[in-house]
Amino acid sequence: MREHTLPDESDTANRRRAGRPRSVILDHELIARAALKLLAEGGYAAFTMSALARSLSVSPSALYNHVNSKQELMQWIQELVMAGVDSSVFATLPLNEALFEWAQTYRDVFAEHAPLIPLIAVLPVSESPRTLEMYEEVAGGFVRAGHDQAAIVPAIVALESFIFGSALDATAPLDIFDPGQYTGKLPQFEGALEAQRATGKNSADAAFLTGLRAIIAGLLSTAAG
Amino acid sequence: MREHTLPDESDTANRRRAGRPRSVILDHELIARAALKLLAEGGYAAFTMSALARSLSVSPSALYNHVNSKQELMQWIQELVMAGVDSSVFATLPLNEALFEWAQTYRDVFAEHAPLIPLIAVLPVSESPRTLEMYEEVAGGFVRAGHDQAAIVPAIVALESFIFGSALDATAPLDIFDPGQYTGKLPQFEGALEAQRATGKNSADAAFLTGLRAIIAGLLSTAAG
DNA sequence: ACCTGAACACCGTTCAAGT
DNA sequence: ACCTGAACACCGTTCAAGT
Repeated sequence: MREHTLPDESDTANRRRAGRPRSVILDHELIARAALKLLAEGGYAAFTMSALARSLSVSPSALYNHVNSKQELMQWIQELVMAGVDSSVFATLPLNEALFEWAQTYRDVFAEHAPLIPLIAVLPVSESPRTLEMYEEVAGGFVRAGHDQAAIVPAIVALESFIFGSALDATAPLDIFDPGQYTGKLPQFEGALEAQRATGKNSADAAFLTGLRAIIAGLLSTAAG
Repeated sequence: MREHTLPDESDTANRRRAGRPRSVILDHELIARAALKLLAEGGYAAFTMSALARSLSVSPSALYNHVNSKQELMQWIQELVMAGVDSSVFATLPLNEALFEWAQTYRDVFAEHAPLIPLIAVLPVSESPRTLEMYEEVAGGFVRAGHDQAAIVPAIVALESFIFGSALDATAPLDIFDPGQYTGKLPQFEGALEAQRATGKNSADAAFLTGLRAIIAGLLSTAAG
């Protein structure tokens, strides 16, 4: 997919550099990117060490010269993915707007890499400097807005929970709510479903925006000052 | 664990029933319960068909006489787990209180079975009558409260996203936010972390309750009437 | 330093053979 | 009808052997 055919190109390129025959073919970044590509294209099921090795034109065991385990690879990917989340907005926008922008990039990034959610949501943050930096910026935003100090971490966690949950939901099949054989037996729910469909809006997106506005408003009104 | 040693007991019991030597040893419910127990005790990694077979004193291949695939088994489990969610409150309490109670049982049930979240969050609902019933009751609550018809499904999805995300978060290691080697470099975040710790409250629970109040308040204030 | 290929202990699932 | 045991095509990971 896309315009690059990484494995072959880099292989050749590396071999061509005369005088540096052993220059790096595989590195940290290259491996993580290839893994991410695999994940994006085929989901978690497609992300095997064998498939990764194949996509890099190398044997599976060769990968273990560069990474200690699949789990460690996951952490590299976390780092890579978190780079896509824009938390710079906290320096320039008022808290409520900054939260709104930040949450959207955060959710979009993870909706693209849904298989990572259950893993990253539970991954310790200590090995991911980018994630920590993000927390620092978000926390700074709350502090400057005069938010109650003890309520900041719960607020961030609540937002993140909503974001991860929404990213998960964004990958659900579109017909996830189809009542199937039970059609006609759920008047209230089916009515609501129909009304929502009539708006023509994507259900997952509508839910995310509605919920995001609600939770931000709620958090800032109850615990500010 | 618990008081039952299911496999042996049912085995013996079944053999004893004279005249019905082939009466069911394994059934739907028994298998699903054993699987759920495995999941609760050892997480998703412990949930293998072999381990399940062992816990039922049966060979792995025997399971396939009762279930077509591990995926189908997951759907049985979904059904079993959803039974733990109490949505009867919508018939008796005002919407905001009902949502509050419902969301808590929902989150607690899934926090106990976290490995199911990524799977169930994305599982079509059409094969799970209990899940559909739940939606019917929740939707009914919104309707009776005079909520805008087209906003009901997004509201439910937003709440569910928050609930799933929070359940996922509830299973994260307690020290997930430990900055590790970066300690001292994140003043705002570490300050907030310290203030939260000083409250003595469980961070995940505090976040869930704060967020839940916020999102319910937000949803009911913006889109009611 | 980095690769290969064989090997190990697993997976989920199928299927012939038994009762 | 329901079970067993062998088998298949996979996993992630290790390790001796090569260059």
